[in-house]
Amino acid sequence: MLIRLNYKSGKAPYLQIVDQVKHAAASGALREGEPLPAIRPLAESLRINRNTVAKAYAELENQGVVETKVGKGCFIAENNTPFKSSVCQEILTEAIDHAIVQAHHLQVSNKDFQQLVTERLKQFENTKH
Amino acid sequence: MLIRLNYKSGKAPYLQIVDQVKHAAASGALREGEPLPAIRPLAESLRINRNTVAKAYAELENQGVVETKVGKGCFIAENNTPFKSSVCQEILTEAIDHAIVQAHHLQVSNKDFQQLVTERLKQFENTKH
Amino acid sequence: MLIRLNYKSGKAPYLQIVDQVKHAAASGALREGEPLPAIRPLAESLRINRNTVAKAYAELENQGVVETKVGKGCFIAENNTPFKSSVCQEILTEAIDHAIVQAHHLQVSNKDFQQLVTERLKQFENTKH
Amino acid sequence: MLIRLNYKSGKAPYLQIVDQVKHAAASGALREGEPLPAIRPLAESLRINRNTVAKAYAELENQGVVETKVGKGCFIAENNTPFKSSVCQEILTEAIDHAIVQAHHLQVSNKDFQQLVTERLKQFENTKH
DNA sequence: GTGGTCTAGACCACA
DNA sequence: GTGGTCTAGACCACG
Repeated sequence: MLIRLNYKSGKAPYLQIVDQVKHAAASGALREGEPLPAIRPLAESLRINRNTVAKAYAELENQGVVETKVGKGCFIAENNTPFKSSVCQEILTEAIDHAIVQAHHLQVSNKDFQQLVTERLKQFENTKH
Repeated sequence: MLIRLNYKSGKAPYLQIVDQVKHAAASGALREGEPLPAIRPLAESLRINRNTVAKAYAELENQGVVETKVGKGCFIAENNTPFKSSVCQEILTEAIDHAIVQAHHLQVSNKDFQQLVTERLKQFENTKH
Repeated sequence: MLIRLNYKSGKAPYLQIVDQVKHAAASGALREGEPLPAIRPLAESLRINRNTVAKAYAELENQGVVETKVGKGCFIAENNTPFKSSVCQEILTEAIDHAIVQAHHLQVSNKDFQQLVTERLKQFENTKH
Repeated sequence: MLIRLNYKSGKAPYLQIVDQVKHAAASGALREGEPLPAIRPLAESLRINRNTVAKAYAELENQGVVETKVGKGCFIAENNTPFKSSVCQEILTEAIDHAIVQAHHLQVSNKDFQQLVTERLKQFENTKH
């Protein structure tokens, strides 16, 4: 699983990790029993302290998203229930609203905004293949 | 000037305010000498403490975006130079891309995504007035 | 009555005024019925806002040290009771302790400290005449 | 290093800490590289919030008196230049003069004043050990 | 009414 | 354990 940090976002790094794993698990991108990256290499590649990764994993275990098997690693929990679609929609709405607020403050019209969305979707389609 | 907080984003409220004002000033939506909302009423409407807004305004003054006159209020700085339009687009693209990535992770189709965007834009229009 | 502000002390100006008047009244330097400086000229000479002086006088009235006669000015209260000697000593002790702490941090020995005290007392005697 | 607060002085506690450390460093009482008390235990012993001490240390770092290493502690800065002895004496004289002025206001005789000084010095010796 | 400051509590990253 | 940051409440100076 690929995890990335946005260092300028101001969001706590451990929360960024939690959210990314949770969303990936909830969407089915990560299946039950699939392993998470080991703490030490992940911390190294993200250039943060191992404690910070450990805290993220602990939080995920608390939330029942993953299971830690000592000496083996961290795995997506067996009874991991994907989000209800309502929750999915809420997460997505949050991201869209943020983009809309940005557009508003940058004085981009609704029409231009929607066109930009269409453009980016196409762009994504192309890079996917 | 319209300022909105995303209470669930995990991003510090004062940083959200800083970004929104900065972008609005940079895009030309706020002109030189234009006043920002007073600290108290804004804090009340966002349901946060006065100091959180004050910190945002202090940071904006530090960055030279804003000039504050004690007893009078906060105003867009004289020498405030708008972003180049390319920078504006970059910022906006980043926000849109983040939403698109979320949609993909949650396995939402492009069509559903665009419909949700349209919905949120409408929602926004309604609450603005 | 002479009032002076220490602008670098970090102590709130209105509190400095309160303390000076209170101490002068308590020591008998100001007698019952004696007038305080008018707000406007005092504020001007101290280069602070009139509200700040007004606040000090209001606090003094609250504490029963002065009486305000509207249109006439502020006067040392009739039943103004000088501090008990224990309170006087407490005030003085505070000032002495502060000097001692300074001496300690500046690595001045007790002996040198006491000599400096004697010196300053003499200096004061001379300027008084 | 010994730090004391005067809780009744009306001077901001964090400024009292700043002054004391600065003077101790300036007089040579604290040498380069010497550690300051850790934030938490000092706050506890002074019975104030951690942040108040933290603010004092941050201010000291700003002024170049101190260098702070996260996770390690706070240390007297390398380039810390002691005050000239004339400046030390000036600071101390100011504190003594203030005490003398108080004594005069409260109509305490020079003799009683000097006795009180001796008393307080003794008191200080006792609590230091 | 305006903005500024100080203290405090909770949380974060790091060793 | 260390220091750093963000939010909040109370108080201050000023118009």
